Amino acid sequence: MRQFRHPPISDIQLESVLYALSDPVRLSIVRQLAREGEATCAALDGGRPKSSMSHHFRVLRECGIVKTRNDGTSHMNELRRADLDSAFPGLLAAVLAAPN
Amino acid sequence: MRQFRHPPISDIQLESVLYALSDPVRLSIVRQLAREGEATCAALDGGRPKSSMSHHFRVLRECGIVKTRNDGTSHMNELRRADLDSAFPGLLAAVLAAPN
DNA sequence: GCTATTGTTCGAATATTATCGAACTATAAA
DNA sequence: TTTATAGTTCGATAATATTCGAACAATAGC
Repeated sequence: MRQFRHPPISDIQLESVLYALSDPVRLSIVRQLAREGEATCAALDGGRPKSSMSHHFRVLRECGIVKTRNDGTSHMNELRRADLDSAFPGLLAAVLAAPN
Repeated sequence: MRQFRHPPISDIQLESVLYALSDPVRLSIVRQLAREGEATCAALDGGRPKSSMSHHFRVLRECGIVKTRNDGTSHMNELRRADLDSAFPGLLAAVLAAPN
C-alpha cells in the first residue's frame, strides 16, 4: 500500500496553493474534481502520459489541494474542500466561480 | 513618458493572476499596496535590486493586478481592485484575508 | 546643460518546472 | 503464477523564471 504525503491544514501555504492552481492542466483537474466529487488519475488525463499526470497530481497533493486514497489498483482523488476553506476562506470558491 | 501595458479586464487571465500571486515577493507587494493604497517601486523594494523589483512589477502589471502611472521620475503603483473584483469576484479578498 | 533620482531594459547565470519515455511497484483477477 | 491494470519514480531534455549588474531613459532641479 502506497503512502501519500498530505500536509496538515496548518502546513498549507497560500503561495503553494496559488502556484499549483496557476497551471492550466492542474486547474482543469481541480475544476473536474469540484464538479464530479472524485476521480481516478486516468479519468482526468485528457490523453496525456501517465507520468505527466502523476506529476500534476503530486503537486496538487503536496500543497494540500487534493487528497488521494488507494482503491484497488487505482487512486481516487478528491478536493480537500473543507481544509482549503478553513485555511483560506473563499479562495477555492472564487477560483471555481471564475469562467472556464 | 513611458507607456505601460495594462490589459483590459476581458484579457485578465485567472492562471496568470494566480501565478503572479504565487511568488512571495509579489504577494508581499500586493499586500502592501492593499494596505497603503499606492506606492512607488522604491518604497517596496525591501533592499532588493531595482532590476529585480522592476521585473516583479512588470509581472503584476501585465497580468492585470497592478496599475502603474508616471509621477515625475517615479512610478506610482496601485491595485486594480475593481477590475480584479469584476473579473474574479472574491479572489483578491480571499488572498488578502489569508494570514501573513 | 549638468546632475541626481527613479525605474526600465538588456544580457547572462542560475534555478525551477514541465514533459514524457522507460522501468518499476502494487493490486486484482484469471 | 501469470497477466493486466493503474500509477509512481527515474532520468533526460526543453522551456520558463528569477536574480542581479550594467547600461540606458526620463524627469526634476540647479
